[in-house]
Amino acid sequence: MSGPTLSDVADAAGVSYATADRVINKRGNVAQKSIDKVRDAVTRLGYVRNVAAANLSRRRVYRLAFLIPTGSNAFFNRVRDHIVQSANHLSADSISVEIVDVSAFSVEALQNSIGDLADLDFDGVAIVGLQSRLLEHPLAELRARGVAIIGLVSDLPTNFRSAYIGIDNRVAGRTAARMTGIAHAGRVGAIQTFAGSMDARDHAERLQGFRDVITADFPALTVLDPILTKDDPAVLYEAACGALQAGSSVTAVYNVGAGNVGLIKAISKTSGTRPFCVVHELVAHSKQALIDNHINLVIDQRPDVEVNRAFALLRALIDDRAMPPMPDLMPTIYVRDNLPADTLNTVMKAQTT
Amino acid sequence: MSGPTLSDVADAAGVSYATADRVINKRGNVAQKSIDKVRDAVTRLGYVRNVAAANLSRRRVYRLAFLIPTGSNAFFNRVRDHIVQSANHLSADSISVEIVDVSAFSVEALQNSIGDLADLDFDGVAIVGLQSRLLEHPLAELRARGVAIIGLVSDLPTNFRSAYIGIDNRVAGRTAARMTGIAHAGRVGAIQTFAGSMDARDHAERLQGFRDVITADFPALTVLDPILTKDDPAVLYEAACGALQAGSSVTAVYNVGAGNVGLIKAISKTSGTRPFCVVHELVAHSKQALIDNHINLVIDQRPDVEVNRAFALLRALIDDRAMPPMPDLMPTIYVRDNLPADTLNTVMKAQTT
DNA sequence: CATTTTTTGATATACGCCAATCATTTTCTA
DNA sequence: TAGAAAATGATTGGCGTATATCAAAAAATG
Repeated sequence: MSGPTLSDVADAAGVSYATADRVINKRGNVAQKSIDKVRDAVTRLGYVRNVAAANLSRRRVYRLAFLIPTGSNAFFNRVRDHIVQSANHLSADSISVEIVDVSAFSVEALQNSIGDLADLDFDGVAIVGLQSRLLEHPLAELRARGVAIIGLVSDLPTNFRSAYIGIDNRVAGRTAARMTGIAHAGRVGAIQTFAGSMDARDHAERLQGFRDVITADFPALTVLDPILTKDDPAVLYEAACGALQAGSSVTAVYNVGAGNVGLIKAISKTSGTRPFCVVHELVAHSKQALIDNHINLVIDQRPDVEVNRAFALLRALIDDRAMPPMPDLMPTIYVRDNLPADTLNTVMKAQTT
Repeated sequence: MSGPTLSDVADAAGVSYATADRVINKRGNVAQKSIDKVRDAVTRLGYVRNVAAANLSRRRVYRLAFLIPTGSNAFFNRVRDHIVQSANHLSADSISVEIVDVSAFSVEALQNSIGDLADLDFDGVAIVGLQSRLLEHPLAELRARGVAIIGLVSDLPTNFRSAYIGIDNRVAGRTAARMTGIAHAGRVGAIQTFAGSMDARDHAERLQGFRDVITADFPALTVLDPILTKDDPAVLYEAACGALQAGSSVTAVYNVGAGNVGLIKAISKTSGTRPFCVVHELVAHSKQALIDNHINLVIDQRPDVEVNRAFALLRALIDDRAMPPMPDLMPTIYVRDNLPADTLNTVMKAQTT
């Protein structure tokens, strides 16, 4: 069952174990002729290195780092949560994980953090990125040191990372639009949108996808221009109160950003029938709002799935192997009936807001 | 970084390596006093056995089996697909997987298949189960041989398996109801339901959950009694044509079972506005129907996630370890906008229908 | 051809654990 | 208390790989 060993390969190639080893581990000082013989034997026998034995032997520990924005953002607390939980079990696979806090939305901070990583001898890093050319230099340096780099949730400059793990935010916006359209059942309506900032790529993309679907498939609906909130619950609260005051023609609300605590507060104070309401990211308060019927839908990007994929992908990159099959990453729709029992609030307590 | 070894434990416990080994591997002939000392040292040092080294040493190969119903059911083809795909990568972890075909919905067939497993020396099996006391005997025998047993998708008699991996079908039904209710936007309506058989527990549970939510939260809607189709597309086609004929008061359709090809065909022939339509399981044809706007929603149970969990759980059970953190298993809502790009039809070609 | 350089072979140790053996000590029983 | 039984210790070889060393062989160089 367990395949051929390197000794088998050496025998088949007609060379010594030492030479086979020199080829496999690229130690140099091998004649091209020998290299070919070994390579040939490898493919002939279908040799695959026993990673477990290899790691055991070299006492390898995969050192991974996750660069996550700090702050009161409940979503990233969820991400942290999953990283920490996974880390416990991953230590059994000789994988060590460190979470590096980065000041949110600050290019300089991120730039510095990435620069600091270079000296720390990590094998792989997952970074919640930003789109800025300033990041290119430190990323290039990291990569030059042989560190595997992936973008997480929010992408990095494309040419300076090996992969991106996160949802397609246009798809997320389209999904929100589809549901909002369905909820109007052909009736006329106006949808008030909210966003943190149009500079945030994910916010802009969600809005774009949302608009596309409404325009194409629900002509009876109007998408009102987004009110910008900087993801601040207080700002969102004020804005929402304004938009939802008595006599408003708003039939639906869609917030592509964070700060939903403010929105929920505003909605819960609305008298009469409230508008159809869609927000992003399932966290303690949005979950509760679903249960309380203050909002209708949560579009979630499943940080648990993302983190799982990140670990698998980093390992695959580091060992130069193929990625194992993993669940796809799709925007997930939650209503009050399909909520996970989850402990979404373990880290929540530590948050500042 | 890599934790204490068994030698460390032995030293800390003040016993020899041999004795520590006797305790850890339950070889017997150890005094209670020594057992306690070793156990104590283990917790004190936080010793965890290096599974990689252990498996390397004993040349262990985990032998797993999946018992999957045969037939033209596209959903189970999807399940097979994921098992096969995963198996390729799992062989690197010295895990071998076999899929055992079982005649669908036949208690005797399943009973026999389980019985046959006993002699085959598997370490763990995942079984798409049925609810029948006839299965208890062969299951008990399997378990007596130390085989880890879990129910997959459809549960086994509760006391004869270690765990069940599958969605809560009441939740799935509730979710379908919520979306159907939302789509009516307060209007009066009648929902025609379809089911394969009310003996199938998953069908009954979905229907129950559906009814519960409609009754509680959408009093303007009526749930019509299910038409039973045996999951046969032809039967479903006829029934759907009848229910949807011109002048029908049906505003929505919900099929808790399979055979959706027939339903979709019937709907695509309907003139005028078609009813709101919800079905289960994302497979090639239901995906296409979403894209073509013949149906509105697919509630999916994510066989990829289920299979992943099954592997992780079986390993955990076999090694008597804790389950690593994995994505939760929730009924997932698909609309035409959040479809996976997936190759859902690799196995599809091999199917008979 | 002699000499240097490159390439190869043979071999040893280690990683953490499993499985087994055999001698020795401790504990139990008659 | 002698003898039997049970428990313990000490030790060995092996799993498949990594890494290092040293001697020997082959190839390249002048």
